[in-house]
Amino acid sequence: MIDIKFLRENPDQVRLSQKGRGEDENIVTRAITADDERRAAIVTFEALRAEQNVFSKSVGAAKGDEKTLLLERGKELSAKVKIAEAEKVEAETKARELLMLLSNLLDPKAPIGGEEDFVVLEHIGTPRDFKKDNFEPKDHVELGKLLGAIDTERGAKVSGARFYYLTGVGALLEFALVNYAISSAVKAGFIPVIPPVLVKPAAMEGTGFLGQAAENVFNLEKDDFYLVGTSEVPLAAFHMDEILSPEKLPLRYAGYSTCFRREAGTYGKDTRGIIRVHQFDKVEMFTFCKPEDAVAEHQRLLQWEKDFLQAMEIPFRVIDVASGDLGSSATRKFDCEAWIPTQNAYREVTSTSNCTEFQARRLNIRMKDDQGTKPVATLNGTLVAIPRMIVAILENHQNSDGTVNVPAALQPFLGMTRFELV
RNA sequence: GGUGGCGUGUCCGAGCGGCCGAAGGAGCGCGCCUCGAAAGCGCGUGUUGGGGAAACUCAACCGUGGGUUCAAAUCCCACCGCCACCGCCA
Repeated sequence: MIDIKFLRENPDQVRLSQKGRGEDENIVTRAITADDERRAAIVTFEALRAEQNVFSKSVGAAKGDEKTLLLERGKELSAKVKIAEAEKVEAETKARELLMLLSNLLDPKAPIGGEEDFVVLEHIGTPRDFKKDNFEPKDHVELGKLLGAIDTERGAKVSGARFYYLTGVGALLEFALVNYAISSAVKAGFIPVIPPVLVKPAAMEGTGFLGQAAENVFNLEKDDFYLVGTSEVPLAAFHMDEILSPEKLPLRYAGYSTCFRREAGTYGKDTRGIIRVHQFDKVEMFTFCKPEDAVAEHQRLLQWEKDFLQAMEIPFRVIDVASGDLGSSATRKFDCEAWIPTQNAYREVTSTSNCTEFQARRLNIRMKDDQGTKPVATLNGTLVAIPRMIVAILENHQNSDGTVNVPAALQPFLGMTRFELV
């Protein structure tokens, strides 16, 4: 949610931002009108209510016939107040609904355009030349089979398309990745967290996932729960309705959880393997900080993501995601894309977003300083999303016989230097 | 799942139809006292929203949502959460 005062004073800036995202600009005018109506309704209601408060006091003192008379008038007033209050509530609800429809203000530095209009910020590492190694790389599905690490066929049998089993070294690799991620996060000062993955609507809505992203969220209607698509949701909502002390900021959490995604509208896309799946585990970084520190914190999160990929010895590039491809909460987003040899392409493996005060305003997370109480900034970033990292490791570190070398950083966590054929 | 109890400000805790935004205490801030501190004394100390240039003022908030009433922290209903005990399951 953006600041209503900012919206009133800078409607054109908000229109420009909506346009840059390819979203409806007309909401701006509608939201401002609704806000005017809201304030008018408040004035009407409060005037009546004040009158009633004064009046009610005089009733208590009165006696006999006089009192009977006053009670009659009181009833009339009471009815008026009731109507005015209902109108006020309606106006407030409408104003809030419209305000909630607006996405976060774009960072002026974010490239404008659609999915393809990202800007490459840097390349780290060089894609391996398999011609020089004299063999054709196998894809992760084939390698996963040879190593007894990934079983997509049985995943489909039991749960359907986009489900899989991690078995043997595949399962061990997940544990190693998670342990490495969590231990480096703890070293960096993060508080490790295992959050709930079923959340109430308020958490989902507050994080901004019930807008355009709603179709990708699993909903348990019968019990009014949502399955989180990322631990960003329970981590953001962790401090919902709280006032944080500024001395404690930045607060950094590293959440490990399963993530569930419907992947609606992706039929036929990435159907092979485990690039795009309905369920996976992920270690996510999440920061609450002062708004003025958010840009620097975003760079820090990006750096931790880069450190992780470098430790995995994966060639990758960093892109500045274009406006049309940002989530509604993000003002700016950087993706790290790993080189996937058999696709001859860079594919997103991690991603970090600066949500400024947008989520905090929706979730009512504030800080208190001498200026008063105001919303904090929130940021998130992937440390490791398991399936895609497994894909990147298997494909990039494979040998001609199908065995796979374990990156040095993971060896202590795995107790082996190579994945052997089964 | 059953029974009983509870949910009030930063915290503890009183209030159980109007005089209650709410006693008292703790904490915190400022001042006095002191060489300095502690103790003591005095004053102050919530959030949100509206109006106003401001001083200030009005409204709402006692778990949440409804209801009764001229008037609700206080009465009624539902829900949520916490605690205790019993039953069942892991």
